[in-house]
Amino acid sequence: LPSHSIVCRLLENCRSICELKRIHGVLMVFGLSKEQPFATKILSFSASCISSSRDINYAHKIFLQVPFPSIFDYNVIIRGYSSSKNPYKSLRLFVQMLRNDVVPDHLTYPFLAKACARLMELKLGRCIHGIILRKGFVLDRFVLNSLMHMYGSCSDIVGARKVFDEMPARNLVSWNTMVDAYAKCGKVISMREVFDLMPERDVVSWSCLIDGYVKEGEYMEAMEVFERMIAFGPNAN
RNA sequence: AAAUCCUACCGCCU
Repeated sequence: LPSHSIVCRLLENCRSICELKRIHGVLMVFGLSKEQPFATKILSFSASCISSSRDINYAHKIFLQVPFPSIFDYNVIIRGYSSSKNPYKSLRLFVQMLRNDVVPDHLTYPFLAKACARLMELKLGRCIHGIILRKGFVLDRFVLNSLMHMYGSCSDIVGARKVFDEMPARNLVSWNTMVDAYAKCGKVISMREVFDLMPERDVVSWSCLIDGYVKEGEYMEAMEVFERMIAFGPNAN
């Protein structure tokens, strides 16, 4: 029988899905594939290599083999689906998780918000927002940023701005997400107002701004901004 | 056994 530490080392040093499948196969032969921490390690590795819909299917199959999935296992698979072709599955897994009395954490919600954003499902997004309020995750910047992004992606600029205004503390991503939300809906005046108020900027801030102008056909403005960024650097003010 | 968190574009995969 392979020793615990050797299997762990194999899984930790695993570099490709192909290699993972071989180790998984060996573990199955020994009846160890559902044992912890192996099952979770296999799952998280498979989910970290997701680059096509084949990979997410494989990760999901592994998830189904995990006997009593923990919050970590759920987060890993929910995250995988949130950026997949079928983000709706994230939401289904979330419901399943609640039914199994696994309590979502501050990492679960950004994945759910992302799923709603990609689906452009404003109603579901608002529902997730409601749950976040009830569960008291309103102080988490990552959670709030992901909600703002969801509203922006669902073309609810008022909703996005409300989250932004009511946030207890904002970081660079909060500002960038707000600029991007205005850019997406073509409100270049408001976009610029927010951009000009930013306490700091990075290359993402500038590219959201430029993108907003380009989408509205304001090419001269886009070029000017681009040249300013090149001349002074994206972090300058 | 402590791994999984937010924004633009690009790239990778289909």
